[in-house]
Amino acid sequence: MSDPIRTRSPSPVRKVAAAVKDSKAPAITRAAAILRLLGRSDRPLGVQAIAKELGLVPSTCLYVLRALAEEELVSFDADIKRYALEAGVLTLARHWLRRDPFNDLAQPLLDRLAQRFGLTMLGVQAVGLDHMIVVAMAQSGSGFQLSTQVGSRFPALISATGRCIAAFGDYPEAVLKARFDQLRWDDPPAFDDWMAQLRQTRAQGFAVDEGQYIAGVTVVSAPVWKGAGRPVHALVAIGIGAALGRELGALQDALVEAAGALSGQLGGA
Amino acid sequence: MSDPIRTRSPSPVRKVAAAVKDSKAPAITRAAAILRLLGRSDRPLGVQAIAKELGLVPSTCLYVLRALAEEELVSFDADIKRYALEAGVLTLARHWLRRDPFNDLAQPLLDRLAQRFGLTMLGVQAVGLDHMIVVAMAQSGSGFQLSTQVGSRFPALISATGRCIAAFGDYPEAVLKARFDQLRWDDPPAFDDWMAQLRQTRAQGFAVDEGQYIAGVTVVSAPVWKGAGRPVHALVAIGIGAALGRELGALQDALVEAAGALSGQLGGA
DNA sequence: GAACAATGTTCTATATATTGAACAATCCGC
DNA sequence: GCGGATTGTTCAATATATAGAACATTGTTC
Repeated sequence: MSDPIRTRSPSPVRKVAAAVKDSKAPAITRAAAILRLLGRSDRPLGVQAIAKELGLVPSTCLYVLRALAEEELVSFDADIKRYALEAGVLTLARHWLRRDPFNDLAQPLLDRLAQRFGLTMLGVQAVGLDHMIVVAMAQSGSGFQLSTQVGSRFPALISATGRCIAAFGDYPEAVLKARFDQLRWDDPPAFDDWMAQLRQTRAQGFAVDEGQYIAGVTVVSAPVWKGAGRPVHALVAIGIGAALGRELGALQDALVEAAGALSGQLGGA
Repeated sequence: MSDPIRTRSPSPVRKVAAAVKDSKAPAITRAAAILRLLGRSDRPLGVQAIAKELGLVPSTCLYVLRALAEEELVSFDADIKRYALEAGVLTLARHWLRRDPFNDLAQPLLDRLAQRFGLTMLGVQAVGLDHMIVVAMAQSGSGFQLSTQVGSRFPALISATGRCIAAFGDYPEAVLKARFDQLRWDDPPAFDDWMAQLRQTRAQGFAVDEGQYIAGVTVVSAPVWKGAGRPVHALVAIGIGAALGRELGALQDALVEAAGALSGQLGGA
């Protein structure tokens, strides 16, 4: 639960009720909520505990759990009557990873850059305007490291990568503003300043966040195109600002070059 | 789709109908089938294609897909009206990995052994008597490698690891026989011989498969206990039989020692 | 570019998943 | 080890998710 780099804290989960309300397949909404709850929990949970936490009817909750167990997405310890995530979710993840060439192609580039600059590198994918997800990671292995894990989620518009997503996504300003207002930064930029930074990002082809998202941490991000339209991926470098110092320029160049090469391989712009 | 080490071929998917029939939450069964189908496919699929393949009603299929998309488990390309797996499955997988200390603790051991013997090492978890799933992997990085991927599934009783699961699981012989008969080996052992091998496995604390599952490939497997009862995990070494040669003895010792150490850390027997 | 075929989507009646209460099995403090 | 409380499970009535047909949209052929 505690990434050294923080993810968004999961909001109170009674929103499940709302989501269930007007879905044509509410069982799936419930199932997803249960899977996420079990993922969040560090111990297996009983039916009542799950039902209470999510505001579900216990019997319904039981039926959903049984169906999930049948599908090997949830494990059931009959002795103790507790449910937990099952390894089946790993199998889905593996298939997802293989389906997108970005994941395979980005890895060697990330490794090389992490090595050369001695910092943490990420491959990131945007999921609409809601989130971005870390899909690949490389670390230099020497010295202190900022770390995240593959699968971690962040708000889509945060930090340097958020600027890339916003800058190259061609979204209406009102839409951006709505999301922007929900972001939490250590040192939040004003919206107008941020909009100016988007213009700059468009001009220079990459974005930098120097301590705004997390104090003392510098993030550089360059978009990767897979086809026409908005970019869905980005290569990201994360380092201690002070330690980066005069290497920042070289890092930016290397990152942009890598992102460009990757875009080429993926058939992007 | 093509692991160098083969996984079980997905059986014709009209069995979904049967599974849906007597479930109290059929939407979930359908959803899981859809996720797996999308995972198997290397291109995004349309509603009709999915419905036809799984024997679902198109409209129902659409509702399920929308619900899954809402949960960010499935992506929807509005331009082309095609669905695919979404990165959300990665997030679930990450949570699963963090929940089980085996995954973190096994990695360094696997790395060390892979390095020392120059072969591929796996950490494996059994899911009942149906499957085992690869949850960790290490490769030496030098020379030819047999490779699988984290998340790959195998029949629970196959090869050396299957012998461990059977030997230490204390299952009725009839149950074992039923599963055993469904296995596919390159050089299938007779059931009686296999039962004898289980006794030997129990006696020596590890199992070996020399070319029976896959011709020319030697697999060594040692069980890892997390608590009392049957072991759920195993450490596995995979190498070309001919190349292994006289090192086999040393490998067995090292593997058993590592598995024992790991069991100790996990509070197992 | 019109006609056709195929695919995606909405709509409504009905089979059924969900609910909430009743029942059974555990757990827990004394 | 006993009673009370909590948790897990079954069951029958009904709110509703689903099936199948109708409608809309998209792609394809001539």
